[in-house]
Amino acid sequence: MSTLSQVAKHAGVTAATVSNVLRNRGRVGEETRRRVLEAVAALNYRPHLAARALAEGRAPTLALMVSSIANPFYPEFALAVERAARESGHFVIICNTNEDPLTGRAYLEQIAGTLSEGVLVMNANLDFDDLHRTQSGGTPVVLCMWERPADPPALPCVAVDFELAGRLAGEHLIGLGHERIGAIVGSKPMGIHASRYDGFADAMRRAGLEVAAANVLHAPDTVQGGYAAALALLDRDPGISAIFATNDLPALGAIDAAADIGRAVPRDLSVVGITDIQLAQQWRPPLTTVAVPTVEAAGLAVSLLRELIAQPASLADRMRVASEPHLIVRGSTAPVNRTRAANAACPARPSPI
Amino acid sequence: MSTLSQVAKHAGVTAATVSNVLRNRGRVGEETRRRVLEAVAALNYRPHLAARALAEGRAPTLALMVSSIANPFYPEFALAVERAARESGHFVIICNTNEDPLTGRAYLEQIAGTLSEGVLVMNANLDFDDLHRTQSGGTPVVLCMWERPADPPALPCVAVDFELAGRLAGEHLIGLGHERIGAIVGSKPMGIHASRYDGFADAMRRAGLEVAAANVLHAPDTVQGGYAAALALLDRDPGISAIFATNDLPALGAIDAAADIGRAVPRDLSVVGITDIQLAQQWRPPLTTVAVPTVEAAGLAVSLLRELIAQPASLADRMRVASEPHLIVRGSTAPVNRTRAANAACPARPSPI
DNA sequence: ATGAAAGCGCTAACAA
DNA sequence: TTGTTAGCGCTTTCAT
Repeated sequence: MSTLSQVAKHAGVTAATVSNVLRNRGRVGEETRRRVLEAVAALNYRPHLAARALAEGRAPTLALMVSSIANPFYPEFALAVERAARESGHFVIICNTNEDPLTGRAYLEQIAGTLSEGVLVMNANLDFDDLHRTQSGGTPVVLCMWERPADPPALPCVAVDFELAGRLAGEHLIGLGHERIGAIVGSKPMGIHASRYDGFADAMRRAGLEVAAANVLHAPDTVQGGYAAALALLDRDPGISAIFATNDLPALGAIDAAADIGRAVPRDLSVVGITDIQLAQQWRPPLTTVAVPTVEAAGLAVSLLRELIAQPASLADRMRVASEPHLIVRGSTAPVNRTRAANAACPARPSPI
Repeated sequence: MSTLSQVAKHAGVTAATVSNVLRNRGRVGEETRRRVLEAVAALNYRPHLAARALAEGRAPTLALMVSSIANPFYPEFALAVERAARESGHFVIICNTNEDPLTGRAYLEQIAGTLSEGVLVMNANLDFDDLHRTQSGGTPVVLCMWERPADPPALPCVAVDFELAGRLAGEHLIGLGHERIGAIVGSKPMGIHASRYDGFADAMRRAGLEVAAANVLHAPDTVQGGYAAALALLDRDPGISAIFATNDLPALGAIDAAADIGRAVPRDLSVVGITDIQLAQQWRPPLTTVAVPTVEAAGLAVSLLRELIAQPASLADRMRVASEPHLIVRGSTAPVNRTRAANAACPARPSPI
């Protein structure tokens, strides 16, 4: 690895000049520029990023805090983040917290401000105090997927209307004639799935329907978690004709669970999720779900972070709202099968139809 | 962010002493140490990673080059890499090449040696010359999953016996009585799936069976790719009773394709893949596959890289061989269904049983 | 046991 | 247009 001054010597100029031609700063003579470029090529020179970062007082990377990159949702997001980050010349460091706030804190303390210029937080279950501390330490932080646009957090964020997502899911099911519906709610420690359920419950209420407390279960955000929860739900109340899950992975598990106990999806049970991860369309049957603008959110998060880096004082307009979630109907939902439902149990209330 | 010298001033000592205290280098008086630690806490001091890197002449990160983190296989690997990297105090920068050698080169040129101390290459379709160049530039490179242990590459690597994997898959199918078998081979530009097919073909040959050239198709490493290939395979030769895919994703697609044209898996068609990604066990039916030691390979790759970083001159022993792949029988394979096969077409040769 | 000083590779005033 | 000079925050001899 050759250095700036080696290049300078080779070109018969000074380091500052080389720096200038490389970054198109200051005015440089045509002939000089040529010689410098020649030297750069000859010595195969590459700027030392750490040195540059130190001199500029900035850092060349962004940190992406995520609970676990192995969860199928995050890679899609991470890919979009990386793409956006490159445009501003940043690299991205992937920080798996495994849902452990202490791991998250360790990451923040180590890299914030010294290696990473900004921090993107994607459902990593971090301590809010830790995040505030890094922010007041001068390293901007943005929450990548805040679930309640109407209720902005104390940190900059990209918001997605997940309550609407829940409502759309509920309305879809209701429109199909379903009345007795079970719910599988993510059990994230931060309770971030509450608004998704609220939207769903609200749709139910407006339709004059209610969800029995016994018919809402919490489950981890995995296929297995949804599988177990669906089994439990269907066991407690076989009269359920549909299941709403606050996330795709558990919804996928619910589909499998239904199949395993002989309830065909969507004929004997409808299932709907939220997010629209890639897997959703590959499942059998493909999952009806409410799509969330993942890639857009990633882009917004990065650009917001860039702004905050550029002018840390900009306290206003700290929230970007991504476009609205929308329903994608696939093969996991169908009109309620009254015969099947009647066989299993009596309806909870008279049919509104 | 406070600096070393601020801490030093606060503690009434010099920066060098603080540095010594923090890194347990040199002898430091008990009382002094106490005061320094106190100052560190009071000022909430964190070492500046870029500055340290510059002073030490090393870099705090490892680069993980991957074709696309959105491919479900890589996240599992990336998670393991990050875990291992943290143990040596490294952060990992995720570099998606999108199979484009130019993107890969750009990454290498930018971060190798200046921001990353080493490079891990995971099926990123990089130019070998580029890799050699970064290696001779002083930044160690290791290939994370070399497919032919018997034929070491010119770069340090972790090898997994994928030929064996292919053979195991083939033997499993043959043991089940399958004789006419289709193959879906990954179409990676680097041809890395050739050895997988070789192992399979070898097993066939030993059993006195042959694979018609028309029955081997290339396909991209996706569910969709496998779906299309399986459809084509089954259309060309309906007499096929099993499909071997060199990767899990296409195998999964093949299962779906079979189902869609009314061939039940495994009753009317057996399907086997290679890798054992998490999805394999979640599919319906769950995929029989040859498991490859992903996490182990990640650990080996990182530790090899660490060694090379520590002593770049160690030219010997540049290959680590991970443990052998092993068959995992799940629900996608079953004994050949002669009735079904006979209906579809005549067997290619007399049954050896 | 602690301090002084140089330097990692680069950028950024300011001079010339 | 180009060179000089500091200095980013840290580590590391070498003195003391």
